[in-house]
Amino acid sequence: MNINKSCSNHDSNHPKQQFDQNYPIEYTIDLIGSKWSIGILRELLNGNRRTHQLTKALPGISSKILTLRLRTLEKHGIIQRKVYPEIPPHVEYSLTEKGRELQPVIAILKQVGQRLLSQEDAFCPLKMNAKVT
Amino acid sequence: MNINKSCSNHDSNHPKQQFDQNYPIEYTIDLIGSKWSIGILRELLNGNRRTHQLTKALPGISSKILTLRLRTLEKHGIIQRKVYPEIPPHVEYSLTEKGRELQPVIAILKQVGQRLLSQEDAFCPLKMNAKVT
DNA sequence: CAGGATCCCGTACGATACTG
DNA sequence: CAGTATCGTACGGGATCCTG
Repeated sequence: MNINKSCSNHDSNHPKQQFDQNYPIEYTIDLIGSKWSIGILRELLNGNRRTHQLTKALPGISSKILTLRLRTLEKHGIIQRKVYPEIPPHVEYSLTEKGRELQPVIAILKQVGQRLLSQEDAFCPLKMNAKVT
Repeated sequence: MNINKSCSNHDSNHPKQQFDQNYPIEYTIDLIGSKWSIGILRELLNGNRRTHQLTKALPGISSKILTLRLRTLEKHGIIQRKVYPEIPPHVEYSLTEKGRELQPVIAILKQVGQRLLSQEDAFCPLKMNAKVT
C-alpha cells in the first residue's frame, strides 16, 4: 500500500527505517493493508502452509501476487519460508514470533468492523430491505 | 483501498453491504487504509476541525484528496460535516460516535507497529548503523 | 474559504504462459 | 509444485486551475 510513499520521498536524507519509526501506524497498515495480506496471515495463524494450500485457501489469488505478498511479509520478518530440497519442490510458510504479534490487530479489526457494520444497518434501513425482503 | 474489490464483483447478486458483513476486517481496513485517513481521524480525535485546519495539519495533502477522504468517511458515518451558511464558507468536521469506535483500532495499530519496528532494528543491526553512526 | 473539474502518473493487481 | 516473466488495466493519488 505504501501509505506514506510521498512522505518518504520528501526528504531523501532520512533513511527509510528511521522514517518508519515515526509512523508505526502506517507501518502496520502497510503490513496488512494489501489485498490478500489478511487472508494469508489468517491462514498461517492456523498453522504452517504450503504454497498450493494457500492458493486453495485464497480463491482468486494469482500465483504472482501470492509470492509477491509472501516475499514482502518475509522481508518484514512476519513469516518464514522453509524450502525442502525435493522434487517436486516443497515449500512451507509459517508465522514468526514477530508475525504472531499481529494477531491482536486482526482481532480488533474484526471486532470493530463487525460493530460498525451492524450500526451501518441500523442507520440505513433501506439497505437492509434491499436484501432482507 | 477496496481490498475486496474483485471479490465484490464475483457475484453481483450479493448486495455490497451484505458482502461486507462477512468481511469486517477488510471493511475496517477500507476505512482507515487510505493514505490520509489515519491523519484525518487522528486530527478529529483531538477535536472538531475546519477544512483549512485539516489542510495545515496534513502537510502535502491536496484539497481534492482531502475532500474525497472526508466524503468517504462521511458516507460511512464515521465523521459529520456541518456547514455554516456564511460568506466566506465555513465547514466543520467532527467525529461521530461511530467514528470514535475506531480509536482502539488506531491505538493497537500504533502499539504493535512500534513493537514490530523495534524488533526490525534488533534483527537488522546494519540498518541501525546506517543512521546511528 | 471550501471544493469541484481536468489531466496525469505510478503501481498494485490480474491473466496468461512458461520453467526447473 | 513453486515460482518467474510479460503484458495489460484500474484506481488512488497528485498538480493545477477555476468557481460561488
